[in-house]
Amino acid sequence: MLHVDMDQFLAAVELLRRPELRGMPVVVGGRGDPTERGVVSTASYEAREFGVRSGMPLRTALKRCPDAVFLPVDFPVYEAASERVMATLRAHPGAVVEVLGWDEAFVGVETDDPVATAHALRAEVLAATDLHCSVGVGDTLVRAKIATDFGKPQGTFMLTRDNWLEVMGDRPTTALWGVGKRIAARLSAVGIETVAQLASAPEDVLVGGFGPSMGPHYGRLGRGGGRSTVDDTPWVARAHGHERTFQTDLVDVAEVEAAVHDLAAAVVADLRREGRACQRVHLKVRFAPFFTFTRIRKLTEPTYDASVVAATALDLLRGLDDDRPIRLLGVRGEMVPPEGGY
DNA sequence: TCTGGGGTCCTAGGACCC
DNA sequence: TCTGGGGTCCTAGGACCC
Repeated sequence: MLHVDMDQFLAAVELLRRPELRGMPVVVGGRGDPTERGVVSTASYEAREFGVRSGMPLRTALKRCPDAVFLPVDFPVYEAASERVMATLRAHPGAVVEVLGWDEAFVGVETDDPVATAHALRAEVLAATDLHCSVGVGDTLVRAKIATDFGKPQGTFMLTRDNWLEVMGDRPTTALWGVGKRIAARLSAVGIETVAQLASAPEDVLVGGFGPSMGPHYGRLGRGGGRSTVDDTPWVARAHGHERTFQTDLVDVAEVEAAVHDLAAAVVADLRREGRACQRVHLKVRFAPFFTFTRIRKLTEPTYDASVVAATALDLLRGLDDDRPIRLLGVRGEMVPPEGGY
């Protein structure tokens, strides 16, 4: 199967409508003001040369690259571009497309020459959207997904059972899709530093450290194993949420209540669009300095009433009994599962 | 350096039931 | 004294991804 990932997607879409910025360092994130609280969504390759990365605070990006052009995130435009990309992939004969996010998808297709198919897909996407992508070829989802990184930018790379350990064996476990800093540290604590070590780690060590489900899962990941078929079943959301980071921390009770009401109203609007009522309310609060709480409450009956959602969230907030300034508030509504479950 | 906003899935532990 | 066994539901929180 193949994994298609757009190159510097948000920045590339912005460059389509601002060609005069081509060749300059461009950073897309937040409201486009690098002195505000916010993070980098995508940096152009020129900006990456200055050390600017996704997820980095905008203020840090500004320090690293003072001459960068900072642009606000414009969701509808990226959504439209994403749909053009996905439609192009689906139009490829025989393609089964599993969308992973705005800018990436797995594509399953029967072919004797997957690399040629990868080149064809890249050309089709470029022709239809003026956007470049990279493609990974693999015999499992994990291998295809990781292969794409080696193809970037504008390239193709193949990762299979045959070259997996040769390419990945000496790399740190964080090179794997699904292993972050924390899991890597726990693996390190039992002497596992590299992909090859994880691949050959005794089952009982992994089960002992990570449980009967996740332990074997990490072992399989180390070997590049896992699912090998693309599933194009449409994705059904479990929940919708909204959160907001305040430019200055909230101390005023009325302001907090107003913010929770706004967030609850946005959540309920999403649920109405979905036609599925809210059955559980999640509250997320970050107090300065950087301590996040989440609280969950099941409602006695499902609701579309924003004031019920807001009142529940506020009750959860009061239950924390903490009057420190609030940096972030989030309200999430978990929906009643669809008929027949997920 | 000092943190977005949208999500998903897994685990642990307590309450409760038979 | 010193403690079954199985199950479900619920909440809190960890970890990861784009």
